[in-house]
Amino acid sequence: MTTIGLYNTKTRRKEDFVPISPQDVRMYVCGPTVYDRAHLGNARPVIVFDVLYRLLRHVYGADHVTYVRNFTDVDDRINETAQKRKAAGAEGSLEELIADRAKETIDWYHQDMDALGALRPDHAPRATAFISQMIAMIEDLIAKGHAYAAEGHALFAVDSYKQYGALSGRSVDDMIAGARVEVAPYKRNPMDFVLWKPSPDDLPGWDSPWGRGRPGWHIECSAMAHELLGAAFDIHGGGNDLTFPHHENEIAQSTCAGHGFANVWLHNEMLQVEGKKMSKSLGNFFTVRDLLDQGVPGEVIRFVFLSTHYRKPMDWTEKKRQEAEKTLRKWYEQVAGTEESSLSDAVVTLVGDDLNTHGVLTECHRLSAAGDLKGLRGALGLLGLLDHGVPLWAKGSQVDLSMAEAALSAARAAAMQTKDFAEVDRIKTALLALGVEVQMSKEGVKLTAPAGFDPSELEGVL
RNA sequence: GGCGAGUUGGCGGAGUGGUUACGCAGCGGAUUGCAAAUCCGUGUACAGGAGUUCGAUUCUCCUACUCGCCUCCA
Repeated sequence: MTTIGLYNTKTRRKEDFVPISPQDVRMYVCGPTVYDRAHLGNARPVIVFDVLYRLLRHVYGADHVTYVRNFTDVDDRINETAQKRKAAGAEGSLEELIADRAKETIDWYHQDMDALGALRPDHAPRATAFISQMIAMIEDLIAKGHAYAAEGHALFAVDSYKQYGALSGRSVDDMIAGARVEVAPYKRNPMDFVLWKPSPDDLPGWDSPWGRGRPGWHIECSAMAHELLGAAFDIHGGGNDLTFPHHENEIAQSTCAGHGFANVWLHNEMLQVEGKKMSKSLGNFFTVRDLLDQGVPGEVIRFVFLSTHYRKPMDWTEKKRQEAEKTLRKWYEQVAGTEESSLSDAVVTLVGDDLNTHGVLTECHRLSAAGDLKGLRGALGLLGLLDHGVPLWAKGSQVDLSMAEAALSAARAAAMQTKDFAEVDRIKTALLALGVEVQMSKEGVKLTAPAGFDPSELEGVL
């Protein structure tokens, strides 16, 4: 059996992965807050953990792996959108409008992540469906002395858990010294965090022992992981911005509730765009859908992501996008002629080495150059780049270029006689300027349009 | 201020205690009307300093710089 090595944030070491039960490998990944379209950064953990999911399924068998990724649908930004819609005259109660917004966003998320070739998790629970489990867990924490009620809130007492800060390598004292914590009068310790908070009448709320309110952010993952994966499971993942406080708090809650919780913690590094953090203020903020709508294929996005190791910052650049498309087109053209596939141990070993996806891409280059198309198919398959066969955009041109090909072909034939290539060069130059690849050989003229090419641009050329 | 990650050739980006990837770009050649595509050839880089070692880009320490988190942003 392949040995899988994973870098565990908890121990800050790469460790051999040993599942609690090889028959029942379990992974929980923190999913999105569904308030709007997923931005490009949201896609990184999806792709990273999708590769891990595929690897686990390969090694332990598809029926022996359970992958849970939640939807956070309790959030002020969702409420905000619903309130705006109601103010604008939308029909339905606020609750309905909130539910509509969450559903709309979840559907978008699924569409966008499907386009990136990510498999759907086995469970995609919504926080609102697990409120009672959260309340039960909070009650249990209070009963055990790890939490307390105060002014309609329920708060976790960090002083009751001496390991608090172990995951992120901080101490409570250091954090308080940082002086950036919200100080609320009802908190026993400034670092205590909210398990439950009161809801005003115009916001969604559920009845609880502490009054009408809604859960804090962290408790949902603890409750859902426990409900769907059990008290102890194998892997918990997410972006590294979640290490603190989200995951730290999850560990505190779950551990104090008596759960073993997760053995291995995996965190992906952040995404950058052209060397800078993606942010609305810098004007480099865009969604996955934006890219797809611009004609960037999901496979290309996926390829770019896989070319950088998940624990390093990944820079999304236009140059990488272009190179990825070119390379993928070449590989897809190569494997289009065969249905046979074989997955080599070398490829599995690379993915199993803390998800060395870049190493697999290097191996793909080698397989491609060696003409090992079976092996290339197998490797692309494990990376999730071949789930639906060769994508349409890579099968020659998506757009009809036969007119242009015929025109260029005729001009070339004439030029062969007259030795005057001026017209041929004019057409060729114009096509190249549009991004169309031009290949002329004894066999004839072949044109390849880039992904997202608009054929109306040809009008000026012919 | 605290915590964490990182610094590899023109660019991207792996990896390794000694034999020094890979891709792109570049350069030379084959091929081509010219190109493209393809094929062949071509590049001893590992932030700085100290230490461990027969030997370090790879291990340890220090310094510099970059980045992230400490603000329910993956």
